Amino acid sequence: MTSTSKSGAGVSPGVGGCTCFKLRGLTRRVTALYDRALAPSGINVNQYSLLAHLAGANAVSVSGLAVLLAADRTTVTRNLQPLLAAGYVEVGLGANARTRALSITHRGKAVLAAARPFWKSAQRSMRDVAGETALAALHNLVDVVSLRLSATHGPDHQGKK
Amino acid sequence: MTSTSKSGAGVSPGVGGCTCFKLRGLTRRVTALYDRALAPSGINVNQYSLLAHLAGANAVSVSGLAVLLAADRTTVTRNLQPLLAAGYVEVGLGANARTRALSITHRGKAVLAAARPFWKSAQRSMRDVAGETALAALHNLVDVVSLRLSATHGPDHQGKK
DNA sequence: ATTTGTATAGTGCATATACACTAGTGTAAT
DNA sequence: ATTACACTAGTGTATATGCACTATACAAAT
Repeated sequence: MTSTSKSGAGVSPGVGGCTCFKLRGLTRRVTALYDRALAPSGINVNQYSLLAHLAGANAVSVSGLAVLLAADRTTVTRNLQPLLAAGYVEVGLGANARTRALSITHRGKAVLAAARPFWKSAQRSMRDVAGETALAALHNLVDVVSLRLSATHGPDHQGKK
Repeated sequence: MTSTSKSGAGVSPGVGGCTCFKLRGLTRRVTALYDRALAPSGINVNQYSLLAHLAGANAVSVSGLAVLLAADRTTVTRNLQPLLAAGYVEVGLGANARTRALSITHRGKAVLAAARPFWKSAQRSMRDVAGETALAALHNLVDVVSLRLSATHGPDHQGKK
């Protein structure tokens, strides 16, 4: 049984060396770190990011926001729902009837401001864990790889060009 | 447009520098790359990882598998469902009545073997995109950071100790 | 004006993720 | 044996993710 197993390090050949598996695991842990730090604010890190981007670019469309977040358009549509329900984001009429203009509300700005210290705390924790140089290296690497990946591949092939 | 935006780098202070946001974005893209490469095999990269780990450590419990995958126990329970339904994994009786022994089936092994070339192709794409040295650096960084994060924090506080 | 194509957004479906809670099961202390 | 505690697994609920498909709305060509 399990003849392919070399026990311990190897598992089946290569599994331990899967970049995607490693990255997904890291992201789960890091997300948990940020979410726990942000818990007192009532929003999670994904919602924090969304609100922060909205605060920096008001009256964007759903597609526009998706580009900013480098996320799938339909994912953004759904991630907006809890924020709309909480009154942190509002939808206005855009230039066209088919475009919706998303804006962060006063309440949204207040929550974002209240959450910022918790987010900064998470950033500090992250820096402490990774070390300043390693963290800078990671950021740089993410930027480069993300850029190269979005050039060839990348989600959301609807609209946008 | 978007009067508050400083366009490009700034957005609102710090958002672009959020390690969690960057990581989540990268992981989305990388997961898409692997999932597309694996598509002909009928399984995605998460299922590939799960099956590969099962193949290397048969007759593990759900909790044990969760530790191997560094994932939440309840997430593993649910991620197993499609694989059980497809007949790639089977649940046997464990040592105790409360423990379940998970094993990969013959069909599971066949699918895993059939998927391996696609996975390797994804690994190659990833290496081409990131570059060999950068990729090695990323792996090393992920290992170190994951280790330090799981020491202090880390999900799944039930059982295990 | 009608047709044709593109842009914008939403829904259905399936999977991924994890916290809080529930429910048996084994084990050790009394 | 009973009680108390720890171990193992599942469910309820909410969010995250993205592909395929649908439904409008604008715009350009005829």
